[in-house]
Amino acid sequence: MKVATWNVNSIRIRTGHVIDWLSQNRVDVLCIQETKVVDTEFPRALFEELGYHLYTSGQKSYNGVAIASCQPLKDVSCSFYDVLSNLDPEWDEQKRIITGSIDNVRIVNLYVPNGSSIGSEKYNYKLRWLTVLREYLKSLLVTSPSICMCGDFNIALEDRDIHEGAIAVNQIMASVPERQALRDVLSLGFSDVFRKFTSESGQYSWWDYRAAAFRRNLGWRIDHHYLTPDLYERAKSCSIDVTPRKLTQPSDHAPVVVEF
Amino acid sequence: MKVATWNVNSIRIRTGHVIDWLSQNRVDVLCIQETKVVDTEFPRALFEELGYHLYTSGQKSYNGVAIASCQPLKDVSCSFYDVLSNLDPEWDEQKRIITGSIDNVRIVNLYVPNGSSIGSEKYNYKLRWLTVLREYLKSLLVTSPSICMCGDFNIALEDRDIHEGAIAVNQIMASVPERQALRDVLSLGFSDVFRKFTSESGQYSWWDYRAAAFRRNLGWRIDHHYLTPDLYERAKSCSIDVTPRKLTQPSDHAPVVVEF
DNA sequence: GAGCTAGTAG
DNA sequence: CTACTAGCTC
Repeated sequence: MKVATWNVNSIRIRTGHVIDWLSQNRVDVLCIQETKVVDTEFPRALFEELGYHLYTSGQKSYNGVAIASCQPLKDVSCSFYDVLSNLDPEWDEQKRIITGSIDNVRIVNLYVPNGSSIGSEKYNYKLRWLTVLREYLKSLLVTSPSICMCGDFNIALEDRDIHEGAIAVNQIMASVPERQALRDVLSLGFSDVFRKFTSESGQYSWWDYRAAAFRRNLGWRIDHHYLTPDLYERAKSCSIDVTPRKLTQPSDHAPVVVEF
Repeated sequence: MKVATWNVNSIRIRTGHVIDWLSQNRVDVLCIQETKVVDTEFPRALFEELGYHLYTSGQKSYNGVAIASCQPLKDVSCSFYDVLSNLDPEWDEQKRIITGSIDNVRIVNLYVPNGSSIGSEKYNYKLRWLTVLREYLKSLLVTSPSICMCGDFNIALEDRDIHEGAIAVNQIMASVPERQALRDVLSLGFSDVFRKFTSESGQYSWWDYRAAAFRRNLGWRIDHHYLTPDLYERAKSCSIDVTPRKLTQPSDHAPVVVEF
């Protein structure tokens, strides 16, 4: 099974790129982030014409996630509250999670908050959001032991996930508390499958639009697949497809594909 | 001599269209309206590479006029006040006029206020602006008897200048006071040279972006060349070039070319 | 409908 | 730099 993750930075602007990519790369599941549209505005028909079932959880302007899947998904949910009934439902206001099952694998598609800048209100929200995610996954694992959690984590776990120029600068997406919050999540039993196959630096999934960052490969690897041990063992490959980032009007992120 | 007028609705957006059109239609003079940029932002170099001298009078966001001319212009002015020294200089704040001489012809390039809606403050401004223009031309004629006044007048002088559906509706660009104010200007000795060659309706220079107005030819002829009698007599043709309006991301106006 | 400003977000 | 909002203009 091939599962891809791609922050498209507006599905409205990127419909063409995404449909073209899906036609050329017929993955079983595509997890999309930053759709930036309410569900009624999502260009469903084009995905369905390609034979994909589509599940969306969007809002106006910001965030928004979706899953396109060749097979229909079971038990689709867009809510932390569905699993954590004691949770303040405010945690579901921002549309950052969508999940569903295919065979015995639970796909969890995430758009982790960016956090703006270290110490800001948004930064604290990001850290608290990650603790909510941890509780959520802890409960989920009880009934769903095989999980493929992927998406835009807005965190580079290690220095090798960042281009040289940004290492050692204590900045957003690389601060110690963010990395620790993500490691606390992963300690439930998840592993970064990209690192099963590639140990060197230099491969990234996001490049700032500014300063010609892509041309100079000044990127970050912040889009990940975290797998439970069974899936991690089965995994055959995990790679970043840089080609769509080279098109005109690209997303700032590239798709990442895992096969297990 | 060929003199064209074209409201480009943002020179930034339309640079490609305008440069392409000028390459194919090497008019002696191109009068441009609604450039919407300050002079330092105007893409001068591209015009100069085509061999044109460029004269601009722009402001941020709104209005803005320019002249591109194969020969250098003499006595360029962007100001009513230059001729009407008793005028309140506030009339020069909106960049709506640029003028210069070539041979013995004075080119006056105008962007007449739109007027928003009948009876509004902007409407009254439009009517008063036309009385200022009349005084301006009266003085100008003393030293410059040969004038080619062109631009976006935002007025359809006669019913045959408007598509069927809008005739008889007392609306902006066709109201009696606007037409009268323009006729008062023309009474100084100007004639609409387009009507020397074409008496029928059905040819327009502006189509609203909305409601597929261009496809249905629901247009208005509001971009004009008004000539003094000597030039009017010499005039050999006057035609509207609809082709640029068919391109993608077009201006809502088409260029109009007179030859005299 | 398609320009523009400003501000926000990333 | 490239998305988004809202309000403005034409």
